[in-house]
Amino acid sequence: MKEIKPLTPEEISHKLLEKQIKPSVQRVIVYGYLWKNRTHPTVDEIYRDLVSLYPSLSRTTIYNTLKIFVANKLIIPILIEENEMRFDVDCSSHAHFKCVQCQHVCDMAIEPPPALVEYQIDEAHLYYKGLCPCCQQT
Amino acid sequence: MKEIKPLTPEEISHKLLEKQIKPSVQRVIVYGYLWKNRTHPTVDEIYRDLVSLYPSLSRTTIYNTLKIFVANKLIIPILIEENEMRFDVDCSSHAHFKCVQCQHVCDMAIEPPPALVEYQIDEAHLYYKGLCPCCQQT
DNA sequence: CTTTGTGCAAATTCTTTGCACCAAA
DNA sequence: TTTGGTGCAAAGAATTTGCACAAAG
Repeated sequence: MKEIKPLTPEEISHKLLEKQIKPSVQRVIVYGYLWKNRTHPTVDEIYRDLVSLYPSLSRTTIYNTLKIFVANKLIIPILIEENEMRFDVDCSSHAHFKCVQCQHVCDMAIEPPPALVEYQIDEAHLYYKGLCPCCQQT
Repeated sequence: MKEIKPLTPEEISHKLLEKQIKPSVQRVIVYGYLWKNRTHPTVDEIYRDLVSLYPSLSRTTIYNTLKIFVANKLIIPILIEENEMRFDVDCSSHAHFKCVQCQHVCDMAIEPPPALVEYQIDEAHLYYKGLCPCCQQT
């Protein structure tokens, strides 16, 4: 797992302001969480982890915040499993893999191939499911 | 749009029996519907279209049937949009595109690239979103 | 008979909405 | 003040579950 340099609240505020998003306390907290936790968490995981640190935080705010971040392309929504939206702070072009055994979702350095030229593409998502190297040793 | 030869109930029954699925009336109807309607319908579209022909049909049966078909790889689930599971009777390796304007989902003849060799891949899904050729003329 | 499938209604889960309150400019 | 953000509770939508009845062998 590659080391990620944590961002200061000021650095996060700057990132949000670049996208015309007002850097409220809650938004900075959520972005900082996603920056540190590259495990592609679900809404519920984000909420449960953060509400233990900031008890007044509400699910609604998490939903609102994630929606704004996605709309402004600060994060990418990952829809690899039904009823389980996940989020990735890494917006570079890459694929996602979910292990059917350990359930982990990981990044994979593979770019989606170009689409047919007559289509104007805004987003491309490439998902794999199967067994990760660890879970193959059974 | 390419012409699809309709299947007889006997042909459908044979396909189901190959996968050890008992060909009940409802299952044959659902498979026949998906065979003919290559528009990647949602559960609700399938239900609404079929219940008008077979009024006693229930949503539960649609859910049960689709789940069995997916588990036996008779159809592919398409999760290109949140809260909107769609189904494709064409199980060959190809991509899906959803137009953000007209909302249609169409097939695209592009294969997902091979994943990293140390992963054992069971499924690969390649999704694009953007504007289809028709909707670009605005 | 016995097993399996179907269909209704209720329950569950995830997400959105309405609204009052709060905070910052 | 005025605008926009937050958080609660209720509403909404999609799917699953429990259970009784029906169908097929």
